Amino acid sequence: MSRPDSDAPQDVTAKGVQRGRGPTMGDVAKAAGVSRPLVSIVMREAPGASIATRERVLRIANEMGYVPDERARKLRQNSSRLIGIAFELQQPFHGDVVEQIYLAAAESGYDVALSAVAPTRDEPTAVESLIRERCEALIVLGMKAQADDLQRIAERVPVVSVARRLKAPALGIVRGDDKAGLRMAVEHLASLGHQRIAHIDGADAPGSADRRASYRKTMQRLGLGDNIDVITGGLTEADGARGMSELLTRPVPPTAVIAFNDRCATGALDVAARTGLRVPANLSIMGYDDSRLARVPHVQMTTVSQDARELARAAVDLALEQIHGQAPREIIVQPRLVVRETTQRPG
Amino acid sequence: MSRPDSDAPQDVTAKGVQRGRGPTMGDVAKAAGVSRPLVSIVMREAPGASIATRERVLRIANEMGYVPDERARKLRQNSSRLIGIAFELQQPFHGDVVEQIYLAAAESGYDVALSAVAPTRDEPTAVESLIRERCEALIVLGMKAQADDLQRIAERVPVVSVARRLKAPALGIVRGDDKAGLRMAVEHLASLGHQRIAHIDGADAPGSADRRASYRKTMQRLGLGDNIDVITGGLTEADGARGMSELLTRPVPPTAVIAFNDRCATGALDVAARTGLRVPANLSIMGYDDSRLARVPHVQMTTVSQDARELARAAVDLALEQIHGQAPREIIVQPRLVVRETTQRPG
DNA sequence: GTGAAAGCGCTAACAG
DNA sequence: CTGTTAGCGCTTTCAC
Repeated sequence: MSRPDSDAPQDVTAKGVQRGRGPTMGDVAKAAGVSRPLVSIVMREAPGASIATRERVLRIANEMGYVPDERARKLRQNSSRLIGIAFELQQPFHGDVVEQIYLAAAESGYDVALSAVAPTRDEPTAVESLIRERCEALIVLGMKAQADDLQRIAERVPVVSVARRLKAPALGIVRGDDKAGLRMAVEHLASLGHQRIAHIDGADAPGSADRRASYRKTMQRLGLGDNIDVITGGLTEADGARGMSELLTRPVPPTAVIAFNDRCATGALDVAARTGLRVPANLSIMGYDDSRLARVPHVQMTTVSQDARELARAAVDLALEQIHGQAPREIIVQPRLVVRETTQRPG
Repeated sequence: MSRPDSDAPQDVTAKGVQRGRGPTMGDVAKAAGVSRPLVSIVMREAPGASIATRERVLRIANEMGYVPDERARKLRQNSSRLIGIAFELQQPFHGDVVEQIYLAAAESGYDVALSAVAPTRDEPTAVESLIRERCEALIVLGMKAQADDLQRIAERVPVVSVARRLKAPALGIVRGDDKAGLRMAVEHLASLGHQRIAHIDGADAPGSADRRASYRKTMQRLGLGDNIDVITGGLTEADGARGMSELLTRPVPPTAVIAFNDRCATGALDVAARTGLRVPANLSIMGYDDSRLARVPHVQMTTVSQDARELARAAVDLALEQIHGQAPREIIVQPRLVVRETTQRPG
């Protein structure tokens, strides 16, 4: 601002419109010599204006740099056409799902409001802010909150829980079939010839109990019951690293490991590499989620895919259903085995 | 909804308030037998109501489950007290900064609106949506957009760019001192006794040119000019992996590597481990950012810290300054060397 | 095809 | 301390 550079040709500020306080719909109407509602019709691309008017108004609006006020618009319409998402800032898989929700929501003409959960920002805070913005429905990703809390919120606004198994009849639920997923993982490794297959679990994370149980059951069924080995893990790289370290102290270490998720598997991979184990030559490792982490070119992790797009679409569908008054229901998305390069037959 | 379970004791719906269409301020006023503004005063904790009234109104509002409509409130106040953030969903460091911005903004009484940038959601879209919500200022994290584009936006609303070096007088700029950061990194490794120090750069990413130049200059100054080795990298694990692979094909490979950021370093670490190189025994590796990635317990990466809290606070400060009409300026945050466990003297 | 009037939920200014 | 009046920027009737 040292010099008044660029006195732009279109000197709209002459109209009394200043930086920070942008032009309003009334300003555009006045400048175009029409009424406010007419401008509204044009901006919404609603029927009721001649092509000529439409073009002229649009041109003038553009010149003035008019941008409609989304808040005022949503306030006036009795529906906000807004879906709120509570997600974790540091969970790559959440990022994948959020991206897909943007897409799915847009297709249905809905906007999205984001509210982050992080160490210094807890779930109630995140959800509360979405309610204050009058979202018509909430999609919560992998929250740790008690089912009771979510139930209470669901009395006020439709809630869809994603990637979390819980018994909450008032909630829409979208989740992967955890039992099927772990079954596929074990079967994949067994079919390669592995027998000592260990599982680093997700501790008390959503879905962990199911996956643990399915791991045990499948091992039994395949006659590998004696090799069952479950280690307490978690959702992060650190948990995976800890679990892997522990597994390596076994008298007879496993030849294959199924981690709770991709982050956890990443930690396990890391420990393996540092210990001098070649993956997959000496040790096979599997993740879960098929997040961006698994697709990193150099990693190319074999994993169980919870298709983010499918989960997102299901979540948005459930949200819309509930908005339209239908009863909440549960959608179980089938996982898919994605074989990449961290598994092979035991050396 | 198979069964009409839980006909909750507090049957507020009798008041005509239904699911989805929550109670309004008028409803609360009527129920409490006071006027609407009085309720407003109570909810905002503004002066002008007796303690007794305050308590009664608050109790009734709670019973009815009243939550103020943030949109209506912001619309009425001529200031929205809203700061918009455009960030990348898959960049862990952005997550760190966003979390800290929430904190810093809250201290100044500001709310935060998030808008994600992702492969399927470009920067103009993200920024546009923030403008429609009438944010009073925008904070954009590491955007690739042309300075021109941001300049144009800045004519409309104050913009603060974080972690990106560009010449744009109309923008507030917050960035780490990239030259100082890379100088510290080289000096650290040199002081440990390393001579063959390579740099996997950030290609055309913001800050990359400065870091590259500083790497070269510092190497020269320390008499290591003949060992200068810059590889084109990037922001992701894949870029780091590629760079590391290439470095390992050198006739005489480096004993230490400085990656452009922590993600990039993670890819490099991974390749090193798979190749059987022990870090830091056989090879030292440094990251940049001190994101959560570097702090993962098992990784414990030596890195150059761009303190997320400091960056966030600076960004919010600049945003507030510009909102209050001050001219945009630049804040350069000094980086800090964080020595952890991926560097040691060469074996 | 266009304009006038009313109101979304809330807060700011004043009057009592 | 409390109530009335007005209006934020937009959309929705409903006349013309």
